[in-house]
Amino acid sequence: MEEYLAELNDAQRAPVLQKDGPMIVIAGAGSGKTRVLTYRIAYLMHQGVDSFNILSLTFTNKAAREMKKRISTIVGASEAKNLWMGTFHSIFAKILRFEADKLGYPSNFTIYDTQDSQRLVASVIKEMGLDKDIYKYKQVYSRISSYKNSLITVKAYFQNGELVEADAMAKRPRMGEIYQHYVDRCFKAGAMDFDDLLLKTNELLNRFPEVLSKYQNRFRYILVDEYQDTNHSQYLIVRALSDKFQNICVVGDDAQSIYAFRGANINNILNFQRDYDNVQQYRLEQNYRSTKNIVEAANSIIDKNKTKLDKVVWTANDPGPKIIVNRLLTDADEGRYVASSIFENQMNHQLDNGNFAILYRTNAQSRSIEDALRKRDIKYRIYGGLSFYQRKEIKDVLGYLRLIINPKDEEALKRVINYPARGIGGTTVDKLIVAANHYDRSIFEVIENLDRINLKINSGTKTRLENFMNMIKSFQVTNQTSDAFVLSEIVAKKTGLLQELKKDGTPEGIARIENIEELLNGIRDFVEGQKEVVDSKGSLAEFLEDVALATDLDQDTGDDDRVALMTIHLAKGLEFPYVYIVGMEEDLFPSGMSMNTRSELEEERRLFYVALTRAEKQAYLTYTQSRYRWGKLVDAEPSRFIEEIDDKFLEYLTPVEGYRYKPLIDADIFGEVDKSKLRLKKPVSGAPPLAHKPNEEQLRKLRKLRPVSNGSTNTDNNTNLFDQELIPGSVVEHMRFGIGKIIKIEGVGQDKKAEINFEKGGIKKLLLRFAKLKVIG
DNA sequence: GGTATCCAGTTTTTT
DNA sequence: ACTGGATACC
Repeated sequence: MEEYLAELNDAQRAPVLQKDGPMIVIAGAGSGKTRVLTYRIAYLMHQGVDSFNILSLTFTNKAAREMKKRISTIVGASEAKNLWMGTFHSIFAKILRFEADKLGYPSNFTIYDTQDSQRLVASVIKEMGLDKDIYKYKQVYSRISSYKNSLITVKAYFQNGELVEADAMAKRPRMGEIYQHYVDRCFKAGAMDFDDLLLKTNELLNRFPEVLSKYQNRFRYILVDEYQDTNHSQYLIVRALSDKFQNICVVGDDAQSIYAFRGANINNILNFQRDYDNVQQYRLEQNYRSTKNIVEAANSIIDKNKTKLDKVVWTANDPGPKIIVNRLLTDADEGRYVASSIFENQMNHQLDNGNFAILYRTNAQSRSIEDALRKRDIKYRIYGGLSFYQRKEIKDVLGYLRLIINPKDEEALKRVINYPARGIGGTTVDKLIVAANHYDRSIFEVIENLDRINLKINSGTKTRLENFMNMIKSFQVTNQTSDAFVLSEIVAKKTGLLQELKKDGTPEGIARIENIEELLNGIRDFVEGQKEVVDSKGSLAEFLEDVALATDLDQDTGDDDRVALMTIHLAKGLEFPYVYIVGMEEDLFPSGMSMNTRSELEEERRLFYVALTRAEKQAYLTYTQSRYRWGKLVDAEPSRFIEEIDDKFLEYLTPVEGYRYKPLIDADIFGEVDKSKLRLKKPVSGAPPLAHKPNEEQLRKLRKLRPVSNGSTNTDNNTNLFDQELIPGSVVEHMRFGIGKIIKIEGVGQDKKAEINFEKGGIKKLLLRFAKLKVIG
């Protein structure tokens, strides 16, 4: 242990050595805060604290897993096993399942994702006969979400004149009723939404002193990571649990608070000292991650913010190269530049893909980058966006599985009751819902009791409903005896889901089937993996919980060596030697929706700070003059954030227009550019973009660096055949359809399709992105 | 009740 | 540019 302590600097060691009492660690970017947390936990255990008594709340499950692994190497795996470590949502979901009966929930309650919640809100609005243009379901849902995060229950809402008034003023006088109905329906469906996991935990701890006391005694030592991103609801949970022993250690960085939009309250960290007595404060200010240039440039940005704690991040690292700023004509050019720059860095420094990250403000920006990377044959992985588990076909399978576990799950039922089509249409479902509301039961219970209820449903439909119910019930029986994998396979077949997709035969349909197969593989892996975990049966219920609370970063990436593409939000906590921040444009970053108030703009600025401080060695900023948005080409202006960085940290590859936010095109139109207004740098030095194709030698070198990997995950695009010269006349072999001849090729990039005449299967149109074709002649 | 076609919102970020 | 929902027609 002493050895490990010696690895820390003085500032890091101090919070590790303080065993008891409340403490806050203000940790600048790259200052080794994860290290402090890990070692602190290890040291607590070393001092005799039972691992069972430690609760550690992290931002992602992946962070928790990694931390746990690290701790295992220090104190031993068996010791580390009992640590309670995970996200707020996953830890308290576990506790809520255990205590569910106290709150009137079944322990197998469903966790509604955002889509489920929004659909429910939409149907409530519809049932109430309200105007959907005034009551937009997304807005209504986000109102409800923010009430919940502020612990405003329906009752509290109606008692709060201001809120009621505000909604009335916004022409939504029936907001409270919608809220009421939404909450009732969730309850009746045995479902909690994301916010409920926190809200109900608060309710549990408030209403049942003996439960509170139990968990206070269990969690004698509490650690919270990324404290700046906690919302009010989370804050109260932490306060309640730590109240007895006051052994609370929070770690965070106010400069990296980027989740105010979902209710995070930066005051939680700013006011921590007021919340507990004798708070010890520690600061980690030495950055070990980045070059001096990057650290100081980042500091110069965050200086522009007014709301912040005093802190000076510094580094002893080398100055390093300047931050490279480049202006491109379009988003396609931007992608090409980034791809060629990555390629060049790989050539010059013998680096593999894992050294690079491309960060953007919005998911939609990934497209042009992807195209360019694919053309260069650079392997990448996209994090976030439409995740695997949100795809329709996956949600369909999960819908059935959810219904097996919790037949009251209304959203799951509505999703699958008529998919694949089995003659139970909207009218029937509406009748069922009305009856369910009337009898205060779930829809499934209504179906179970059709005979006893007087519903105007014809006998044919009735039979179909009964068939559906019996199918679900038979699955439930299977679930008693089979593991999750076997059951899921049966479900995929017996429900006709696979058949439905096979029938459709389009490339998209085939891709969907492959996705379902991938899901089944995932379930099998899960079942196998869980067999080694104590008190886990690899049950379906456990799998569903995992899925519901998985974050995009949690997905197992394997050991693939790929360039990372993600939003800046997702990049928090990660680091990469080379970071490209793209789309540095007004209205995009800062986002046009966040420029209205000072605090919104400051959050955008912190977001930029986070982005820049991900880089270890070299950062690139790119922007374009025009970019496709909403399918249209629109003009763009450079982001104010570029201007905010002191010039001495930057190297412009292109001349900069002198006017603030004025497009360069103006100057071109008038012929002459006013040279005095240009911050003209030396003509493109060092790193000219590769406008030409790599030569043979470079290619050989690159291939050597990046051995062909076989681990294809299906969120990835198979780059194998994409740009290959498939021409009409080529003879190819397909896994399923056998041998065929290409008739014609159409589309470009992702959408490139081939029409193929198969000897056995006849003429098929296949999306090359998915079709695994082998060229044989 | 099923299907084809039109329409609106989407691109701010996520557990 | 793309999706999911609503409408009209079968």
